Amino acid sequence: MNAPNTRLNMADVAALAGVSKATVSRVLSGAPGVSEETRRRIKALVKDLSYVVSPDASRLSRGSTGRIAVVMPHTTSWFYGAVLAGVLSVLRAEGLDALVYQVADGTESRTFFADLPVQRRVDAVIVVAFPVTEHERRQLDLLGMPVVVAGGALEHHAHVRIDDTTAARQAVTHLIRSGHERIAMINAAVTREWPYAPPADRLDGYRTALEDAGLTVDPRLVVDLPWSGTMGADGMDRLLSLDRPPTAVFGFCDEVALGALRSLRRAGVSVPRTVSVIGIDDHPLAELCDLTTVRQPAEQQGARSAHLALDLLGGAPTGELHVTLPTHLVIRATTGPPEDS
Amino acid sequence: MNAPNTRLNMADVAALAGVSKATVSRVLSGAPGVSEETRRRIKALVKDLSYVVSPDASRLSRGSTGRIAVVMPHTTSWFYGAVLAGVLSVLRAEGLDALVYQVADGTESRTFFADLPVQRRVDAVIVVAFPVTEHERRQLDLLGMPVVVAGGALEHHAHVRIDDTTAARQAVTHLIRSGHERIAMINAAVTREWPYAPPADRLDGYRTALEDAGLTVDPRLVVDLPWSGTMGADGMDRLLSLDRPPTAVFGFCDEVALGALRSLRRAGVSVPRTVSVIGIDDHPLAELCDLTTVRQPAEQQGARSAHLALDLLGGAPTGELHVTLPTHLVIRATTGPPEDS
DNA sequence: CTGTTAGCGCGTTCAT
DNA sequence: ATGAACGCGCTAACAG
Repeated sequence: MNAPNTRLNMADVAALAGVSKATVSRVLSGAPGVSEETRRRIKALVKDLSYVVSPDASRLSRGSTGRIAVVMPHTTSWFYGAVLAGVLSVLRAEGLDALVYQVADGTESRTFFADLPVQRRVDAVIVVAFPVTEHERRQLDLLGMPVVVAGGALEHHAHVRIDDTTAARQAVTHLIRSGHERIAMINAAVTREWPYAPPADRLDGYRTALEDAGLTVDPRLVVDLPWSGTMGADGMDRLLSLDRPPTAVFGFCDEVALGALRSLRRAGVSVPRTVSVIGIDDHPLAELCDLTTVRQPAEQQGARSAHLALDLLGGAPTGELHVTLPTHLVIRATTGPPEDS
Repeated sequence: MNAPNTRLNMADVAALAGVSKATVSRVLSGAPGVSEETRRRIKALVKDLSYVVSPDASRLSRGSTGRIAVVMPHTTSWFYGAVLAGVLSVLRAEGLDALVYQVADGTESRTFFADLPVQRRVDAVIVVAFPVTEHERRQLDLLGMPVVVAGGALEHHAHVRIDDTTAARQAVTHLIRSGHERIAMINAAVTREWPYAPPADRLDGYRTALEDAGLTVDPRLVVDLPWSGTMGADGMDRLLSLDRPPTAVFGFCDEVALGALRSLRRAGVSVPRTVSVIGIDDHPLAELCDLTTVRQPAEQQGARSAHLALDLLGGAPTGELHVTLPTHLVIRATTGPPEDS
C-alpha cells in the first residue's frame, strides 16, 4: 500500500460530482451516452481539480500502453537526434509517449535483445538505423508487436529510409560531371552483420556511378575503416599517402567528409582546387564548413516511421509499408573541377 | 475487455508451477520468504516461458512508475544528445525507463506546461538546459515529484551543470595570455526570461576576464543574436564590418565559433594569424575543425542528473544537490598570438 | 515458508 | 442517461 497519496482518483471526482465513476470515465474518454449537461459539469469539475486519469490503470483495463519504444545505437550524432525529433513530434500530437532505449555498445545490445525490456511496456517499436543481426531480428519478431525501421531496411518489416545507392550515385556523379576521374571513397567498414543497406549500398552507388561513366574503380581508392570520430581524417591520410592520390573524395557521410577536410587542411592541400570533397547527410555543420553534400531528410524519416507505427497499431495498414524518401545534391564550396594536370 | 491475449499472466505461471501468485511474485521481485528450492524451480519455469511481469499492473499496486521523464528543447544538437546519452545509461542500469519529451517551439512548450503530460506517468523529471519561466517553474513544482535540472540551474531545485562564468573566463583568459586585447564575443541573445545561467554568465565571464586583465570591454565587440544555425557566421560578419575588427573572437558555444570560422574563411581572413577563434563545448566536430575550445562534460552532466534523480527518489538525498562539473581548455589550431600591427 | 484476500485506478458490460 | 459490479495483472497484509 502506498503512502496516503493526496492525489485524486476518478472515484473522488465522481463523488464530488455526485455521479458514478462510470459516468466520469465516459466523459473523460469522450464516450457517448452522457447528457450534454452532465458532461459539461464534469468536465468543468475535472479541469477545476486538474484531475488526470492514471494512464497505467487505464492501460490495465484497456489493454494498450499508449507508449512506443524508440531504439537507437546512440543519441549524440546528428542523424539520430533528428530522427528522434521527428518521431517525438508526431507521437506527441497523438498523445503517445516515447520510451527511448539506447543500445550503444555490444553489451547493451546483447542485454537489450536478451531481456527485451520493451516487452509489455509499449505498443510498438521503432528501430533507428542500426545493424540488426538475424538473431536480433528474430527477437524483435518475438515481441509480437509492430516494428518499424527508421533510416534503414529490414526485410519483412515496415521501414522508411532513403535509397542509399541513389544518394551515393548523386554524390559521385556530381564529381564525375565536374571532370574527376580518380575518385576515392572513404567507407564505414562492416564490423558485424549489416542487414542494413547503407554501407554496402553506398559503396554500390559509388561503383555503378563510376562504371556507368566508363571509369574503372581502383580498389586502392576505396578505404574501409571502422567507425570512429576520426575515421574520415584517417582515411584521407591514407589516400594522401598514395602514389597518385585521388582528385576527389566521397565520404560515407558528412562527418567522414569533414574529417577528410581536416586532413587536407593540415596537409596544406587546397580544397577544392587540388582535391574535391563530398559527403552525405547535410549535417547542420556541413553548411558551416561549406561542404558539398547529398541531403537526406532525417527528421522526416522519423516522422514517417512514427506514422507507420501508428498505422500498424490502428490495425489497418492503409498506406505503403516501405517508404523511400528522396535525397538531393547540395552544392557548396568543397567540390569543383580538378586541376588540369 | 481486450482480445484474448495469448500472453501469460502471473496466474498462469503460478498454475503451471503449482503455487500461488504470491509466491511467484515474491520470487520475481526477489522478496524473501521463499525456499531456495521453490525459488529455483519458479525461476526456471519463468525463464522457460520467457514470462515477464506487466510493469503497469505492478506499478498500479506498488505505486511507483519505474519511469523518469527527460524534457528537452530539442534532440538534434550535440549537447542535448550527449546529456540524454548520459541519462539513459544510468537509468538503464537501474532498470528504469526514460520518457522523452521535446518542447521545441513556444507552442509545444505552452501545451507541455499547461497539460503537464508527465503527470502520473513518471516518478521524477529531468529538465535539460532550457529557459524555464517563473510560471513554468511553478508548474513543475505542482508536479509534486523530484525535478532535477541538467546543464543549467534553477533555484531551489537539484541541478548539475558547469560554471559558465568560469568556462568563459578560461576561454577569454587564453586569448588574453596569447596577447590579444581586442577580443569580441558572439553571444546568444536573451529572447525570453532565462533563469538559466549560460547566456548571462558566459558574458559575465568574458567581461570579468577582460577587466581582471586591465582591459576595457568595448560594447561594439559584443554582438547578441537570437539563436540560429548561422548566428555564428552572422555575428562574425558584423564584427568584420567594424572599423577596427577584433583580433580574437569568443563564441558562445562551438557551433557559434564554427560559424565564425566560416565567415572568416569566406572573407579570406587567416585563422589564427589575423583572427583567433575559441568556443565552448568541445563538440565532436570541434576536433575535426581544429577549433580551440573549453570542454564541458555533457554526457556526465546527464549521468549525474540521473543519479541525483535516483537519490531524490530514494528518499534520502544523501549527496550534494547542486553539482558543478569542471571544464577545461583544449588548445587546438584556431587560436594563437595576434599579428603585430 | 506458502496460500488467501484485498485492493491499486480505471474501463466496461449489463441492468435500470 | 446512468449506476453497480466485475476484471485488468500484480503486490501486500494477514493467516496458517
